[in-house]
Amino acid sequence: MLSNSSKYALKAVLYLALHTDENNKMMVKDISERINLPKAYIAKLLQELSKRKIISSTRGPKGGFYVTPSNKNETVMQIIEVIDGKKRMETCMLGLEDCNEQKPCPIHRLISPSRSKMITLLENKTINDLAKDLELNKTFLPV
Amino acid sequence: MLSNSSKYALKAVLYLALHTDENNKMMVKDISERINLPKAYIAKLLQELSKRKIISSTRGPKGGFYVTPSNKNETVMQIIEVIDGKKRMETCMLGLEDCNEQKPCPIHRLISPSRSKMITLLENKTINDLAKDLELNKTFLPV
DNA sequence: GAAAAAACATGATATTAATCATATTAAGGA
DNA sequence: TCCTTAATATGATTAATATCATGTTTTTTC
Ligand code: FES
Ligand code: FES
Repeated sequence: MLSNSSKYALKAVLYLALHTDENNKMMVKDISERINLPKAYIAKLLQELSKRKIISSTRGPKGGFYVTPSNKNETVMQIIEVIDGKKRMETCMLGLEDCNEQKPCPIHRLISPSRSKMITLLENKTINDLAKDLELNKTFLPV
Repeated sequence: MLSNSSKYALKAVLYLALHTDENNKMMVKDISERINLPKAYIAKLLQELSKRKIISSTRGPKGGFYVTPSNKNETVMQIIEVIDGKKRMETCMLGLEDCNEQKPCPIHRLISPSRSKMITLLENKTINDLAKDLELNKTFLPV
């Protein structure tokens, strides 16, 4: 469903949302240790997210990655799109060039409603929403 | 969502459902031409499906692949499972070892209902169901 | 029963995604 | 200003999928 990269990115961003802000930045080395994912890989992903303004970063001593309140308003789907590309979730399940009601493949009508629902939910869910659930121990971040 | 292999397999099986039976078998060469997918690749997939009794086949002259009425009762999910493996659809979207309500990841509760719905639909939809829609031109097989 | 036709089994190659490595640039402190 | 630190840019390697190729076995037909 999601690529490995998107999963990692999401985990990292959520971790940052819980443990960083403008005054408490975190180096990629520490992040990768805490969420138990390869450092170099995570580094590349965070750099991309930072370039696209999904998260924030500063270089040099006392630098690192962090998320601002504004960053927390980014949605889950934004992250997926940055990492996996726009149409990861919306392509035809059977490989049709374009997936729509006009010329539906045999399983389009079957799965389209639930898939659309899922997409909408991901588009409307912010990092902040998820972070709050984590803080309340309603959900758990995979380690 | 689905692997390329599953997509190909589904297309091939649906094509067979529409154009073959015990008395009208079809060689992999022809199938691959009609659905416009690589011959050797399709061959491997069909052989696997045949071994698992999702479709039928006989060797030698006048042989080929075909689907019986019984084969048509197989579900879409059966095909996905044979090709992509049991848990392709059910794994945690964030990579948690096991995906369940007991220890949900941050997006589990968000997407789980729609995903479950989708899985149920795929588990209950038979090849026959999809073939009928195709025959009535209600849906279209990607070429 | 021999020859041809087809699936079957198995392994090789190519492409893509995942992972790692390193030289470069910007920020901060002495 | 210079040194250190940490992100950035870029590219190399590895692993996983997708794709291709070929020899073997079964079935039909003559
Ligand atoms: S056309 Fe195939 S899923 Fe929409
Ligand atoms: S625990 Fe992550 S999707 Fe179910």
